[in-house]
Amino acid sequence: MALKSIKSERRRLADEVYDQLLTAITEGEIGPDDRLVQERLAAELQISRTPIREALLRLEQEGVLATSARGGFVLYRMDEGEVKELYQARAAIEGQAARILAHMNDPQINAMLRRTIETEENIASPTVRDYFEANRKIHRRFVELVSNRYLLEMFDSVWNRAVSFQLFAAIENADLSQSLGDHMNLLAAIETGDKSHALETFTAHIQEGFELQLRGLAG
Amino acid sequence: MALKSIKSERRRLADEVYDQLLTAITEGEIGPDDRLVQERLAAELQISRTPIREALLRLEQEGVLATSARGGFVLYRMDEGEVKELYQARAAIEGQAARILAHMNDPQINAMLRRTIETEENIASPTVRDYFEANRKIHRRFVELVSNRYLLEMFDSVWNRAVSFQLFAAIENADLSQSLGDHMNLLAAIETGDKSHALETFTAHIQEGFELQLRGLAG
DNA sequence: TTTGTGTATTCTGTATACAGTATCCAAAAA
DNA sequence: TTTTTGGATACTGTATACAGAATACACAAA
Repeated sequence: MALKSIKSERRRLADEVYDQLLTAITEGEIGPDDRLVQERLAAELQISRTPIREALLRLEQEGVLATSARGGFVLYRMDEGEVKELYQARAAIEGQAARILAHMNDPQINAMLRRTIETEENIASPTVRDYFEANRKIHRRFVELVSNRYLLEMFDSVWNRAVSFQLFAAIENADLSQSLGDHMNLLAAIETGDKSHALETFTAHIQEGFELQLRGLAG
Repeated sequence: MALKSIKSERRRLADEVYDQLLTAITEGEIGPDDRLVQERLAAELQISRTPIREALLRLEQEGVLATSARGGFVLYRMDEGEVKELYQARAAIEGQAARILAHMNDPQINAMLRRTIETEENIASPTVRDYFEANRKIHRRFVELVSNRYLLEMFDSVWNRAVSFQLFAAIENADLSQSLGDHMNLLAAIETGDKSHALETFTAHIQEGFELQLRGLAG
């Protein structure tokens, strides 16, 4: 008989806290004016400060939180220069992912991508947050299917930094049909099998997003 | 009068421990057979387990250490598939860096790059470790000069994972003059100002490194 | 020998205690 | 009023204590 191993992974309280905080930030329950204090959180979650501290420090290291002058942590705020840098980092990762996907040019994988785009774009009346999440899922799918854990890790790292602003979704009133077309174009670029072309297409797409973002900030 | 702010940054014991561990790994003082145990380290450094634990967990999260079945942490060992993925991640970051540098095509920056290459390649009788460090410094310089903190952070993250193996330096008997020429070629690619060409040149350089690496592992 | 089982040991995860430091506040001085 | 200054307060960083879990070990049984 061959039983499956039970202990999938030792789950610590700190991991639980980390996840809870991150989803709370994603869902907007923790906003820019909230201050996260170790003792308060410990009291609220009925556990000691130790795991809380661990989770907070991790989020700080990942650039999601920053220490407040008055003590405790707050959401990290980026200036315009940093936003640009973050978009460049996105381009590095997703561009390379596209390059590899084009090189593989696997019909099965491409079909999966098409399905994901169709599914995720199919939202009834999306809020900015809905759009951010759908967009994230689509872009993440591209990277997932490369099967490179480091690229995926860096992807998540970049997007988590943006989660509190819904940074990559400043498209408030752009219509989704436009967006759908864009994402299908990305897929089409991969399907040509031309590595360089795929990379350039992704880079351009992300660059466009950045410019949209800037105009959104200005207007 | 305007005095400079003193508190550059609050330095915690955990940061100190983190740095010490990382250099110890870099310099080969901590090898693949060493087990790092919280209590032992605490006794050795004469501090409590708390900051030790913090540093160890951070190194684990960054992929430098892994938990041992017998308790404690050991150097993380990569399999061949992971090595390939790491090289792809490198290509993503350094390729994009090259792209941006080519786009800027700034004579001053290019001069700085040339100077770094000449300085670092000028080692008398390099060991593998010396070569690894020189190579790292050169490649890091390219990314530094892009002035993008996220790219630089990801660069460090990738290279730190490799530090315990001197992964990117499996060139034991390749001669340095060859290497010097290679790095100068990278610079030349940037100086053409052709973004796509610069990226492809870097990608190819890294790909070559990977193949050299594989042959090194096999032989 | 090999195999199994109970016990000791080791090490971690979490809770708690304590001291230091930075901010805030309120009362005294200008 | 405005400014200064002493102290209360709030929070953190580090140390320590404790319980639980996993591994290693030793001894008994086959």
